[in-house]
Amino acid sequence: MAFDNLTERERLILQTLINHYIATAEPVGSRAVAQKYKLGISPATVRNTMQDLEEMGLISQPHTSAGRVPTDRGYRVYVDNMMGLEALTPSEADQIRKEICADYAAVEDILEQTAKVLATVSKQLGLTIAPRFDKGILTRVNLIPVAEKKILVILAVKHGLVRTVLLEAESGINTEQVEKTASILNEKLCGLTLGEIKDSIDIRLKETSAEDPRLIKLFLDSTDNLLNFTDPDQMHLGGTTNIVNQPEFKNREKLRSLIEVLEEKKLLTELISAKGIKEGITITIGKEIERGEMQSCSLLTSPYKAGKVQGTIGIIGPTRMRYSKLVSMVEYTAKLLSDVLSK
Amino acid sequence: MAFDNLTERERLILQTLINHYIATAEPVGSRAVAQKYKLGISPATVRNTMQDLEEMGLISQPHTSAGRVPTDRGYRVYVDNMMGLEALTPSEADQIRKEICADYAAVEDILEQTAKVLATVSKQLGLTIAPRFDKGILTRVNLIPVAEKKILVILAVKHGLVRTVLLEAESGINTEQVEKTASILNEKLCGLTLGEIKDSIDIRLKETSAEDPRLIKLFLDSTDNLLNFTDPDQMHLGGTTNIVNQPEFKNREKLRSLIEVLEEKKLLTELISAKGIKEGITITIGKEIERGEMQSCSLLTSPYKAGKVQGTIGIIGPTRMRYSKLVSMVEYTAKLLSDVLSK
DNA sequence: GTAAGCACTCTTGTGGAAAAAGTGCCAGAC
DNA sequence: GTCTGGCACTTTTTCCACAAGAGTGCTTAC
Repeated sequence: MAFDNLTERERLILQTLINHYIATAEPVGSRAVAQKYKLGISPATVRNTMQDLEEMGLISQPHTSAGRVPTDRGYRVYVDNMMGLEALTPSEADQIRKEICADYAAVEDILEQTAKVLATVSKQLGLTIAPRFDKGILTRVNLIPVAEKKILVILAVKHGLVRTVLLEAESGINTEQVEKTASILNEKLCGLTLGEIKDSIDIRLKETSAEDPRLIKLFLDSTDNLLNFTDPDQMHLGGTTNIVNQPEFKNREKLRSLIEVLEEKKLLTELISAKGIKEGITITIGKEIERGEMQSCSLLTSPYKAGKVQGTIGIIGPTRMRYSKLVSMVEYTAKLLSDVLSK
Repeated sequence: MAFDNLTERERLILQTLINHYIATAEPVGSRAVAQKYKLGISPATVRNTMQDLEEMGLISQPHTSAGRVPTDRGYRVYVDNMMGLEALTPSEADQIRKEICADYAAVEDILEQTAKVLATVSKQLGLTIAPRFDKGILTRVNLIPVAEKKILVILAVKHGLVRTVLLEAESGINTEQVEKTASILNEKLCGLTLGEIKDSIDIRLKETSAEDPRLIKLFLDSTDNLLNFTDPDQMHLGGTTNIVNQPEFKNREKLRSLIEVLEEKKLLTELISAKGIKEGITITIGKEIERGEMQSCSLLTSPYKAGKVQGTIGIIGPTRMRYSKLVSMVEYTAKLLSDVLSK
């Protein structure tokens, strides 16, 4: 459904209305729009246009004698066609830069910090997801026996990303076997991306299973676990408190169910990763998010790079968010983060 | 301040009042107490006694014509002297057992699951903190170069607990040096507890620093990081949603500030670990928690064991919580968890 | 096409009376 | 002495009615 056939006036009024609503969180009446809209148009005229916009499903009234509120579709049109980018203030940019470019050893910590600063500056919920390992090239596998029956598997991926998983063997482990197994795994799997490995590991390891059936089998059985790309603790959230006070969540049940989604990081990661990673900012508005609990939220995400591997950062907030500013913010942050992680 | 000098009647009335308040969340009047208190005492008599209890600071009135509400001190006396334990129902016990005894490979996952099930069954906020590594005996150190300048340090602790930390070296790493360093570290540090190591690492490694100054130095510099026992992602929370609907948090700001504390897992971990680990259940009520944000909350914790090492589990909820039941619940869960982790 | 006027609708705010809840205390019963 | 019934008093809650406010839709005139 294309809305590029809006008249100039309709565009202007929709735009003004949305800006006003974003600022005040209250239904916007014709008078308010007419005043903001400098060219001296009377409220009555605005009303006529607003009726048209309502028929198109871009705005709606909470009740007969209230002003208008943008619908999800209204926001969509606004975001796609009539939203200017708003630059960050120097102080905002500074704040972000300072937090992200501090020197941390671990990627984890940087991401944690990024989520926090995104939240602080946007006054919404900030979110970061660790790089998707599936595009990462495996440089080395290490198997470390750490206890009688426990082996730590270390997958080192190009550009210094590391994933560790603890496996439990059924019976005691022989050091020699472990070393042998490790060298087989290295030989067969290094240089491939983790995604490739996941898809073809059965085939690649089939003929070798004679060497040490048990360990290879353990490894195979744990594939899902090892190469699980939506691990819940790969996601960081910051600023949950920011949404508690938002007027859209004065409805208790709405708040509760949103917090529920946030706690289920696994679901959330899947939700966001599901649509694959596109270049640039992705904005998902209200019902476009396929989860009832997040009906009144928007999601603003961008990929970032850590070497060849990509992750996602973003912002969650009510549909009534300051898209024009937040887009700049997420863009800027993603770029900085890519620089830091790819250095 | 001892309150064992309460008369039998005062005890009974305080007890009845608290039980009633826990169930209803509303101030309790003399009539309600008199009715519950079977031995046919009139409301007027109850009123007299309630006045005494109020003078002692055990109960209070929100306003002149309301019933009474227990104060923090009231809860304290109740918990210490007059609370019977309430056994879990078979179905509750089942539910807990089923979740905890499922076979997971990693301690992490078990703890995550435990926090969730505690939350579900208690209808409060469930919380688990990973074992305190400081009492754990180091069995082996591994250093794994995973990239040009990155080394993964693996500390294996008795009973299969593992901690991994990624260190960033200033310059390229020579494999031989790494191996040498690792063997020095193993020789000097294995068999000690991490706590001992943290306290004395400077001395223990001083004379060896000739071997490979840079790597040993890196290791020393990162001690805080490596042996940091209150790592935020060592804590798991479950059931945040359970508190959103609690009547005590209908005050927006209270809810917000509590959620803020929950998000700062590091602070929370410190808060709970601060008082050291005592045997058995610890109950901390309202203002006894030294954080303003948690004024109207109680904390119910118990240690658990993973081999020789101890961690903490617990429940966070409003001071108006069902202590008698929750104590049983946390006790039971801690015992199960200890069994599973020490197997 | 635009604007002014006006009747209409729905929500919000206000004030006050009545109801409800519960207390404190006194005076009398056991 | 201890307990209880009675009663006046206080404070909150509830309800209702009514006015004020906000904003619309429509009609009519330019």
